[in-house]
Amino acid sequence: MSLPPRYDPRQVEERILKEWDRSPYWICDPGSDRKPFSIVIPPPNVTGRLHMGHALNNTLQDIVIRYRRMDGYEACWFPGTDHAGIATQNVVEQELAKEGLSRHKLGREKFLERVWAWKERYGSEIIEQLKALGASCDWSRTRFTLDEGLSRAVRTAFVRLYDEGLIYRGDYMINWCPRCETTLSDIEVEHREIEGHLYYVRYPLEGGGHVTVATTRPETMLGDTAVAVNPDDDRYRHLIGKTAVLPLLGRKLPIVAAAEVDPEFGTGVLKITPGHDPVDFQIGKREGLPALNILNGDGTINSSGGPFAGLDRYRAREEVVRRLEEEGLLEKVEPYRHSVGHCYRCGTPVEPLISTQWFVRMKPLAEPAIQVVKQGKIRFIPDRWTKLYFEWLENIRDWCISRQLWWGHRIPVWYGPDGHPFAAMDEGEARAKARAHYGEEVELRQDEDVLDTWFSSSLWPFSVMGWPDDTAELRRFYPTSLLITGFDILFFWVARMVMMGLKFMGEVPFREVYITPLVVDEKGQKMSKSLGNIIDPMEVKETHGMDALRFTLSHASSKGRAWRLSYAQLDEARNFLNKIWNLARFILQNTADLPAGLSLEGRQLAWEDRWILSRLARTTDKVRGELERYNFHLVAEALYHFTWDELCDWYLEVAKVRLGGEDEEARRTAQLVLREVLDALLRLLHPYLPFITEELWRHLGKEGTIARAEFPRPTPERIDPEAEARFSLFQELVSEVRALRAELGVPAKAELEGVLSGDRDAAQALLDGFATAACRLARLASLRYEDGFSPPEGTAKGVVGPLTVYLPLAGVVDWAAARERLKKELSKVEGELRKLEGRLANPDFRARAPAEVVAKAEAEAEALRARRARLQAHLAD
RNA sequence: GGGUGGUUAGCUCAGUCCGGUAGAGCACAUGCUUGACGUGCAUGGGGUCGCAGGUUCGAAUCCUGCACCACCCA
Repeated sequence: MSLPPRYDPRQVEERILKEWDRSPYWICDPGSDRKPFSIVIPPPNVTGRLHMGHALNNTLQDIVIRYRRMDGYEACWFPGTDHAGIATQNVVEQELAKEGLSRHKLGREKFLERVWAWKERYGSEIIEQLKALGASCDWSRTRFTLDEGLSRAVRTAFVRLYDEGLIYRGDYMINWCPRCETTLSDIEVEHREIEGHLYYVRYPLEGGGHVTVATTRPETMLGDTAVAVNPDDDRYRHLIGKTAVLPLLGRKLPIVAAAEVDPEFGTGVLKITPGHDPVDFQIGKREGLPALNILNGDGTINSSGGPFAGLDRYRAREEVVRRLEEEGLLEKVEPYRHSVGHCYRCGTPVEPLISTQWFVRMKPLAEPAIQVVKQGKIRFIPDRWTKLYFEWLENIRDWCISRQLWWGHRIPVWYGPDGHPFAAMDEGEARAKARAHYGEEVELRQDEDVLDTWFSSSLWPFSVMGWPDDTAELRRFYPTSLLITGFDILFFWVARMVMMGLKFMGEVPFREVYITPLVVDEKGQKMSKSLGNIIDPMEVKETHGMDALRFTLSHASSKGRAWRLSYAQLDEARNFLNKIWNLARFILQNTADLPAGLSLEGRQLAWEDRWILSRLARTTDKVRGELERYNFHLVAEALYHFTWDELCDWYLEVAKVRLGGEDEEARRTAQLVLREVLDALLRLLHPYLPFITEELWRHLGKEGTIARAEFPRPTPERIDPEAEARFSLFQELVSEVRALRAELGVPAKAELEGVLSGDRDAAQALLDGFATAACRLARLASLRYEDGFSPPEGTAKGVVGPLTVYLPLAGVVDWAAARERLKKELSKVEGELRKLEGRLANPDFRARAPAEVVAKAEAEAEALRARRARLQAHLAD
């Protein structure tokens, strides 16, 4: 069984995916007596494809869930997809448009058939991609927000909120997307600064004269029903109560007083369009002004717009301006930068308008959601998101939940002949309620609208577990342990889940919320189709493999808001995988003859064995500790450092001495340590690199899946300061000799005779434990100790801890360089010593710094002085 | 206008919570057919930690102000 010298993730990942797919490894059991640990996936859009945002948060979720599963928890990760009302409907409508069709031509029923067909065809793609990423969800529990069970949860929640008066219907100013032809909630509107114009328009006054109003949206004048001035504005106070005449339409407009008018803006006179501006709506309500709707659903002007009826809103703007100009009523036009609301799904500018919609009363739901976080029942990581969460909930407005779409949960409300609403689980129940209300059987019609997708998402943590039924899953896994998601849906989703969880389950939906940064390109720009800077996870799978992607993404610290991804990082991760592969390859090759049944127990360990086992123990502690704190990047760094810098660069090289040696027992010991370290390392790496570790696990001849093996436990008894001290002196010696050779230009092949002098015990320890290894690694022919060694002419000297190493060189080297090197080191030592001694000379430092800090500084200074003395002596030779 | 995050080596970022000699990877330079790996090995150069004050024996780290970049809210 020999491994190729390069790791090729393509075949490995595919093969292991297939095995996992056939296996029951991820299935969790609510009946087990292991401690529960659960996560619900942020359900991706069913029509979506895997992007880097998904890759990031699902990698992190998978790392946590694999760690917990290996560490003895009943770890359940609940997967599923979201029907994503607007997004999905848009996609299918675009398909229809290509065929010259529209949803209206098709009709509701046929259209929904089309969307379901689309969902059946493409809905599993995102799930397959999540699997390809390695996500170890319990796929047997995959749910979709429009499944019958989840739909029942939605209706149950709606009816209960309605019955409690927390859902109501009414006429309010809402946001309308003329392209999607639906309402949007306030947070679905993105405000963007755009370069617009400020139009100054003269409104004639009855009885002569005029006032000039300034507006960015002149077409809305078609809906004006008043003109307002600030009551404290001396310029215009006298006009209050008079009447202006609306240009073009001739409508009479009362001039009213309103404190909302900013005298500084424009001319200080405001046109009032209660039907299409939230502030005007308020003023209009107070003043009893009519609110005119001038728009059709598609953004064209309706019959209220007189001669402009039928024109698109922007066409109408041009026309209105042109006509005003003709009539001499357009005073001037200035460039003006202002913020305009856009639809978060399609980017079309939205229109505020008044419409009859369903709303959720948020204040009573928000209050408990604030309290649980204040009480520490939910913790945000990083902590700073807590503040934003509070700010939003404290200033929350009612949530418009009805959407004029067809794809979604139909609002479970039926109306009687007089329009009386009956909220019910189904038509039968509505009929019964209606009968009780009217005292007779009446004709009912169901509300045409569907619910905001986020309404069903807000129930996800418990609907996915079978609510409203009382299920084993709910009892076992609710509240979930952790939620991992991006900050962009903190309000859309996270806050609403908290509110609904508390409302319906009486308990928070999760204990901890880990907020990920946004993945951006290497220049720091958002990845977008139009910029062409998208890195597609599925392409990375082909070029670098999913393990490499996962490892790279695990470095995305959650501290910032944006995290840059580049191919250079992916290359680094790929190289690391290759390193692991070759590490295993080496160990497998060199332990192939190891008889089964041998154990490390009772064997005489070499110092390097004790050292690597000590480093492994420390790495294990570090990994466990940082995983608990969700410092994913520190875990990755610790594993990388241990694998590459300690295990490969040092232990392996030293172990080669015994592997190639004559001593059978020593060889067996080295083999056993190598096996043991590799075994533990693979398990430590597995949550990050599931594919390569699974593959190597098989090559190690292990039974079953590594995903169900035990995560390495702390082994404090293996932490061995003495072995670490000895090994570190050995490393210093090897590094010093290598540096001397490199800098003095010693030919690589030249084998030198090394001599140590100085501290006898230290030298003895080095020679006893590491003589052969030191020769091998530093390319020495021999290494011996000689007290008071008097070096012949042309000997290089290096300082190693309490020792000096001499390398007699027969005239082959550049002595000027040798002196330069010693001088440079001396000046470095002197610089450090100067700083330390300066500090120690300061009486305040001695008086006020902690005793151990002073002691440490003194010890360091002493060591530096000794080092300086030897460097000076060598320079003087 | 309010808020948040960032500013550390040429590049990408750790380190800042909890003050005590500035780190990694990449890139760069030099040398290496080292029996796992050139996706590798060894060695080396490279930073007044955005600016200005303050606190402290001591500040990349704590405090205040400012600048620039990014994002969020109104």
